[in-house]
Amino acid sequence: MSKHRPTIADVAEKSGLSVSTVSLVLNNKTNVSPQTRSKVQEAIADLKYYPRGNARGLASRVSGNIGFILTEDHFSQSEPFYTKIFLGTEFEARNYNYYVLLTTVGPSVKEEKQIPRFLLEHNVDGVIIAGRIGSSWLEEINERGLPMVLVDFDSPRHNVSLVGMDNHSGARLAVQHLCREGHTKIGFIGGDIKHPSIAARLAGFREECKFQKVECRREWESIDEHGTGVENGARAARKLFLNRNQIPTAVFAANDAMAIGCIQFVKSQKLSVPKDIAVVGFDNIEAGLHVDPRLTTVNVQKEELGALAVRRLVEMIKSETPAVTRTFTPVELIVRESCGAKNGVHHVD
Amino acid sequence: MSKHRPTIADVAEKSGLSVSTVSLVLNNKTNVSPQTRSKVQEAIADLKYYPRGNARGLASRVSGNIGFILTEDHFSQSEPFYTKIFLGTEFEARNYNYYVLLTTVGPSVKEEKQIPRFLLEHNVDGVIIAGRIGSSWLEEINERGLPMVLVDFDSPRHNVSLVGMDNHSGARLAVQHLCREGHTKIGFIGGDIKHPSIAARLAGFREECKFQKVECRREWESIDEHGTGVENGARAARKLFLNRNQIPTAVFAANDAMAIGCIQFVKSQKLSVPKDIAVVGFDNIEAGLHVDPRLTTVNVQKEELGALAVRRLVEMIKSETPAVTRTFTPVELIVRESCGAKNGVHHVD
DNA sequence: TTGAAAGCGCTAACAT
DNA sequence: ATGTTAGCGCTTTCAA
Repeated sequence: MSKHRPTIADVAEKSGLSVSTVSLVLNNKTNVSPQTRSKVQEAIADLKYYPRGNARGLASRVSGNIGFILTEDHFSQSEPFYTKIFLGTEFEARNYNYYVLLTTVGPSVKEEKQIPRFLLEHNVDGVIIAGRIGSSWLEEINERGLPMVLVDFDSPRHNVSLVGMDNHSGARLAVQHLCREGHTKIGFIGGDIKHPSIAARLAGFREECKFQKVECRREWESIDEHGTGVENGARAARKLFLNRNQIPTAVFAANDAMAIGCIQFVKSQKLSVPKDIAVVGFDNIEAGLHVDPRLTTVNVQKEELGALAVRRLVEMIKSETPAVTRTFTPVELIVRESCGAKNGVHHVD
Repeated sequence: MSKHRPTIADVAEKSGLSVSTVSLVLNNKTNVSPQTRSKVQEAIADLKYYPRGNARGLASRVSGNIGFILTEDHFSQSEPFYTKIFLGTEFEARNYNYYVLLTTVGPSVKEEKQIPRFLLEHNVDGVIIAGRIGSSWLEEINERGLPMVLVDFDSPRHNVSLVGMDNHSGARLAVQHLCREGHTKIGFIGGDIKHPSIAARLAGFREECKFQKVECRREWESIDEHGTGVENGARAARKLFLNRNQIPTAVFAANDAMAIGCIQFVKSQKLSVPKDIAVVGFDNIEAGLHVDPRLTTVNVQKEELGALAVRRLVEMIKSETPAVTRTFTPVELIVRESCGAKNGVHHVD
């Protein structure tokens, strides 16, 4: 009669069983006879019953939510890099019946006012943090005893689970390709070396240079910018190409944004990419398709990173003894025109 | 003694008052004496008490959440246009103590399985929908009696609240600028005319052309693409510039993505932008800064759109008799190099 | 394998 | 202006 949405009691009545039995079915517990189970499921379908999350959460003391934290820096960054990671998270979270609450935070924990509401209100069962973040945040979350997974960031002294991409191999692929194209003098634009991913890419760069027996000068490495954006790439390129008597013929930029900045600078000097300077980036962001020439880069599976983070986090939430894990997605080289290949066709040995 | 998080009862005890009084303070109700209020607040601060959202929601029958719905099309689109709107939403929602649950949906309601979980579970107090969406979704939400606000989309036959930008004025500004730069033959690239914003931009385009007494041919309007992306812009440009004995000298593209596609095509024909063809876009997306020449465009306040949507939605949620509102943010012309102005300096009368 | 009943932490009548 | 108390809809002992 009542136009009210059905409750568990309605299901119990309709199926001729008790609320507790219905609850057992809802939560896929064992010790329910098949007949009972199907009777309940039938009643649920008939009534179009959906349990109310709030009631569930109140009784079982879980929230059903996952917190996703991004620094304001990363958030306001124009490239949808972290956004795509978030999207991957949201998508995967559905499979586990979790909601994702996204929020941004400042560089470090200062006042309590700055702390995400979902932490204060105990409204999440675990937290995913994407990108570089102040370690005070890691401590804050640790103190609250919440499971946490970092994405595209590492904080060795915190012994925390993380999901990342294979930066090292990616950098080696990039350098390898440049060498195959005949380059022997390769520069590196890293921007902010404090980001672990950038550092790993530099390491890979150096290693492959050595492996390829290619000259590798410290003065061709620009890693002292305070950021990793387009401007930083342009500025780094200026430093690399001006006031030098010998300059590299190719540049590996540790991300696409800086690679684009580098291309902009090179072109502003009336030099040609890739004829005078070849450029390879990292991340495979959309903008790389819109620069001229289109950017050769290393692809990162952004949505997959987000999905992986959810899987790891849910494992931790379900487990009494959460293990610290380190997961890396593979990367691949995407050859376009900025590095000298014709028609986007990869050089073949 | 207990290491448990404090409840409202703890606050009541500590302050020497009753739980209901504490509740009144928590909810900023009237009829609480100042002394009582401050006593309670003191206890709250002492105990670091935060009400549990689940308990609140269960008792008061509100969820404290806002649903944000995006079609998969818009979601997977590389440009962070709708993402920025979402960010604006999230930011503003904090001021109203709401969480935002983002989800994507297919083009239309088919199976119940496709329906966002937060709708099935009654886990949101209202819904924001961004971008063009199948009307079956509007009906689905209407039937559930949920307040709803559309962003950057209009569905006249549904009489629903919306938040948009001043498309009409924006288009006029763009055309006006091209005319001032001396153009008299202006093309229009609209892509998918079924999107109301595109239609409004076309209307503004035509009106300003008429106002400026500038030739306005239907064959210079490309509005039959099935999308509004870079490819569509490039394809539309091809149609516009090939196989014609008289072609426009300028193009107003209804969004930046298509403008970029247009520029790509023009350059592929060994023609110059802006010398041979001037191009103006709409939306002011980041990519416009990375094309060569940089794109002249009409700025849209994306975050502000999201924030506005929250304000309107919260008004509807709080009100017993929600009014249908239509809100528009202003736009402004941003002059860069793709339309012929030197050094990004606006032509002055 | 199923049921009864006691909370979970809060809001909202209602009473004072 | 403040207190008492009955739920909100579910999970979870504990009993049967």
